[in-house]
Amino acid sequence: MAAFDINHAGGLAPAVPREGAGASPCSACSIRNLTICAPLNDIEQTQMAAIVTNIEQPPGTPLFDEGEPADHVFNVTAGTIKVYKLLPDGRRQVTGFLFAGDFLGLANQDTYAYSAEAVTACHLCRFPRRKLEDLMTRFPKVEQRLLNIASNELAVAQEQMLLLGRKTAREKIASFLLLLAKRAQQRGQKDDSVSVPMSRTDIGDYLGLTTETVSRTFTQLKKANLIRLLPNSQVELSQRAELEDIAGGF
Amino acid sequence: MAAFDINHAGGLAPAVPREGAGASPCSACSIRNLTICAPLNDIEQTQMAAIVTNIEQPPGTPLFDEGEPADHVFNVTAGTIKVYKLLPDGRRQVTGFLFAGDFLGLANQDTYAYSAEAVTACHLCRFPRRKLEDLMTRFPKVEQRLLNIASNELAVAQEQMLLLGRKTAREKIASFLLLLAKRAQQRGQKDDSVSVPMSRTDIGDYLGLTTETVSRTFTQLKKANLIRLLPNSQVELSQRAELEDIAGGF
DNA sequence: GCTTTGGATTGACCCAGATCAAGGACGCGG
DNA sequence: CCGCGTCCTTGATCTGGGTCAATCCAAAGC
Repeated sequence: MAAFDINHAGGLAPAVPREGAGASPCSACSIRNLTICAPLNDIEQTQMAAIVTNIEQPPGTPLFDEGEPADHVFNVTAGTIKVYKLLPDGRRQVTGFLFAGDFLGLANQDTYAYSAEAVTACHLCRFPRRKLEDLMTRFPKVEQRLLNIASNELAVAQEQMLLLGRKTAREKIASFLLLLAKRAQQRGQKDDSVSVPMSRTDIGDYLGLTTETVSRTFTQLKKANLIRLLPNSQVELSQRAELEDIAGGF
Repeated sequence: MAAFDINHAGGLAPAVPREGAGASPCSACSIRNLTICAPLNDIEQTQMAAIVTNIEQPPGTPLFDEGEPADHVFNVTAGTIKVYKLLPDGRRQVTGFLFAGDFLGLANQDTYAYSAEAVTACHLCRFPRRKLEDLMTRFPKVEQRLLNIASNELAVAQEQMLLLGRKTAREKIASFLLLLAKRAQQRGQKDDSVSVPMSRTDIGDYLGLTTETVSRTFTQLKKANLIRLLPNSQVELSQRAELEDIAGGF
């Protein structure tokens, strides 16, 4: 098996051929309906394909850093990306994990407001920002789609603020696992067990906890028979309903 | 003086006449350049005005609740609004405070994802969502503007996650005061002192703290001569530079 | 004026989660 | 198969901010 196992996240076939800016791999894109390309017909799709570059991102490598000129936007086609912000002393807040279909790079200023890094090996479609903007004026559908994506992300962000500001460690972990499960389901993966490809540290930085607390809380949920830790970073949600209650703050 | 002192927030004249759906108070709108109307010319503005209703919102009254059908969107023209989410047991996260010029009500689902309530007496422009959507297809500029607003809010939300997940109480309060100052400045208000019209409880619910901690931290900053608490909910930021350092996590 | 009332402040104490410190368990390269 | 590095887990202890409980204070009403 290749060095980059993009199937790490649990059995989804590569959505896009791995090479270059070529003709139109987009026509074969299995997750098109999740991306910004969703509203385009085949002809329009071709124009979109003309400005896109397919890139590969090995695990642990940065995609861009906060403050860099925001020259590109991206669509994840496979793998897991984390985006985060840092304080000067190194404290870190992971503001999101992105999966196949997710869009990133939206910046209203001319620099990125956060850093992005591959968690697992990733494939992405890269669009030059300027060119995508041109294309958006020609296809308002795309702009509309982007507005939809943005307002969806806004709702997600607000949910995350509720989590960060008001939930306990136990509630945070339960919410996190259910979120992963929901996202995996959206991508059409089986939902008897969830892939958790990111480290305890990343999870802690996402939930406003330390690694130790994340680990302890996993153990605690395991002992309560609410989850099972399986090999290959898989977690089985044995008592989904009960987890939902915990996550919801009941 | 009238029962609703919309100048509570510090000396800004009412931006919009207080009555009904009338002809076009918009032409006199002093904060147009802050709103979604910014990109429109006078003729387009008139069409916008045709679908808008000016509403008044007394302090403490709800504008809408999470889960309600999202039939309207709003532009604040005067006063302070808070938006928040609740957990079943009553824990609350204020996800934002909105001021003159701010837009609210974006919902990608057909229901509001959060509740909104007036903190001070407020004036707002209310748009029927459906009609605004129609108008957006005719004026892509408005949709573009909305996308800008949304991506801006997204950046703000990420900053807030960093605050909630990783900052100390002291850093949170400093960040909060500076945010209020910055927002007031954007609206063209003097910045020697900031108006803090919301209660300690609201501030706590915004920053993921309790009232007591908010109060204690204010006292602490006061004793360190970084701020002064003035009458009428005004706070003077005596040592802005030092506050910036604290807020930034240095 | 005096009283009421709903924040705001302050104090005493407590606890969830952080910090500090070992181990343990893989997975990987040699 | 062994050794090494990285991540994960677990334990012991500490602490920032929460909780509980009085006041305090200022605006509003009588």
